[in-house]
Amino acid sequence: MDESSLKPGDRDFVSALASGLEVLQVFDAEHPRMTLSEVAAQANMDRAKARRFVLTLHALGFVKRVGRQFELTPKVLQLGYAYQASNQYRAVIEQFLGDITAELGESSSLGVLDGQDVVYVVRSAARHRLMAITLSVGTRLPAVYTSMGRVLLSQLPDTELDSFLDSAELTPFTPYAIKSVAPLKEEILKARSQGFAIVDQELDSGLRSVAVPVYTSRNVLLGALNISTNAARVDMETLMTVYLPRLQDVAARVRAIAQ
Amino acid sequence: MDESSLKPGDRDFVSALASGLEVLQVFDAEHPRMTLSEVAAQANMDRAKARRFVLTLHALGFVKRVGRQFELTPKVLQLGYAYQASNQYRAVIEQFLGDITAELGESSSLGVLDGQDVVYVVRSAARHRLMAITLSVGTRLPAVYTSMGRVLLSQLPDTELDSFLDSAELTPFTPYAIKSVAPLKEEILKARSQGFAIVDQELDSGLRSVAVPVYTSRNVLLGALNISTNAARVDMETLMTVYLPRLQDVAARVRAIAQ
DNA sequence: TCAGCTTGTTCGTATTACGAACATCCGTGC
DNA sequence: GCACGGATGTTCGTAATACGAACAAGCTGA
Repeated sequence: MDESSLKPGDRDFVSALASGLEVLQVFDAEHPRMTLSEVAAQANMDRAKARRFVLTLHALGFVKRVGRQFELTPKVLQLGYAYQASNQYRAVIEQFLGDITAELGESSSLGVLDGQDVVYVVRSAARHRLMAITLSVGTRLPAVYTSMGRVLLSQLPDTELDSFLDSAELTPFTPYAIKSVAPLKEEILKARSQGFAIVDQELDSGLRSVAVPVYTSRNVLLGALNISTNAARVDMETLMTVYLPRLQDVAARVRAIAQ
Repeated sequence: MDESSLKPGDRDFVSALASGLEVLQVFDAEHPRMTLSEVAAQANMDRAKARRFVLTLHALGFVKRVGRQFELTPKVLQLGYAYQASNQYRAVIEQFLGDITAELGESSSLGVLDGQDVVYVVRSAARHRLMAITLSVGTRLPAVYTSMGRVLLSQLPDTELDSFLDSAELTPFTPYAIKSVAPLKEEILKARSQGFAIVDQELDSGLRSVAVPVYTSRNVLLGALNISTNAARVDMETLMTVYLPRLQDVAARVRAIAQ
C-alpha cells in the first residue's frame, strides 16, 4: 500500500465521510450548540448538505436536537473510547498523576504528539486553584510552545525533528514565546540532553510547566508527563528541585511496570 | 422539523457517513488495531468499502498505519472534546470528585443517561486499589444495573420511565442482578423517594456503588454522581453513613454554583 | 397583520461510492 | 528456491447516492 495518503478528490477518498466528520468537529467550546444554518456557516458548507449530515448524526445518536438547535450527545465520547482503552497503562499512569496532584497540589498530564500538536490523553487536575487551567482529555495545544511538546520533539530522530521544524508555524502567544526556529531547536536539543523540558510563560502568561518523556521497559515512548504551575506561585528552583524529580520518579515507576 | 429521526434508506440519510462512523467504532478495547480485512469483517462490510473508509480516516488523521494494520490516533479524542468542553461545570465537578477520592480513597464519577446506557463523563479514579475498576471517560454501562443509571431513571417523568422500562433489556450480569421489570421499577421508585440509589453486586461481583442526582440551581439535571467501592471492604453501613452524605454534600455544592 | 429573514424540505441529476474482478504480496510446505 | 493458496491491495464500469437550486414553512419585529 502506498505510504502517502490519498487526497480529497481521489477515487478512494469518501468525501461524504470527510464532510460529516467536519460537521461533527465544528461543534467546539465556542459553539456547543447551533442551528442548522450556523453549522453550515461554521463548516463553510451548503445548508442542505449540512442538514443531511446533522440529521444523519442525529439519527445515529451523536447529536441531539433542542428546539431549532443541535448539540452533541455523550455518545461522541465513544468515538474516542477505543483509543483510551487501547492504552493499557492509562489507568496506572492516571493513578500516578493523581498522586502528584495529591502531593503537590498541581495539575499533571500525559500527552502525546499528533501532527503539530500535543494532545492531552490523561489528566489529573489540581483542586482549589483560582487561576484555572481549563483543559480536558482531547485538548490540543501547539507542540512547540508546550513542555510536553518540546520533550516529545526531543525524542524524535534528527531527520524527523528537522522535517517537523521545517514545516512548524511559530505563532507566539506571549511576549516570552520563541519566535524563530533556531532558538526553538536549541531548546529542543537542550531538552534532549537534559532529559526534560521547561516552558515558561510561552503558551500563556503565568503558565509554567515542566515535562519528561515516559518510556516502557522496552524503550517504547508512551508520551510525556508534565506538571503545570502558576509562575507567580512556583519559582524556578522549586520546579527544578521538587517538581521535576517527582516527574522523573513517576516516569521511572511507569517504566518499571510497562512493557 | 419532524421529531422522528430519519432512517437508513431515507433520502436525507447519508449512508457513507454512517458507514464511516461504523468503521471508526469497530476499533474497540478488544480490537485496538486491525488489518483492512479485519476491519471489514468486524464492520460486516465489503472489503473494498472498508478500505475506502479506512484510507479516508487515515488521510484525515484519525487512523494511522502500522505495517498492514491500522489503529486510532489521539486525534479521535478531539471528536469528543466539544462535548466535554460544553459542560461548563465539568472542571469544578472534577475537582469535587477528586476531593472525594482523596478523602475516601474510592473512585467517583459523573455519568449521564444516553439511550439504554450510562456514559461516564467525568471520572476520578482511586489509587492503589488491587481490585481495579477499569473504566474511562466514554465508557458505557447498562443504566438498569448501575447506581447512576437507576438514580437518573428515577428522575424521569413517569411516562418516560415506563417507556424506557417497556423496551429495557434485562440481561443479568451476576446472580444478584434484578431479572424482571417489576422489581426494577420498585428499585427506581425507591431511588426516587430516597433521593439516592445503591446497586450491590448486580453489575459485577464485589462491585458496590451509591449514586445521587446532581442539579443546577435552576433545577436542570446535570447527571448523577457516584462512588464505586468493593463490597468486601466497605459495608453497607459505611456506604450509607459516610459515602452517601459525602455525595450529597458535593451535589449540594455543585447546585450552589451551577446555574 | 405583514414582510422579510431564517429555517425546513424536495427532487432532478451530476457525481460519488459501490463491489466484482483483477493484481500483488506473503507465508508455508515441499 | 519455488509454487501455491490465502490475504491484502487496487481498479473501474455503473448503480445509487449525495448535491444544491428552488420551493415551503416558520418566526420575529415593526
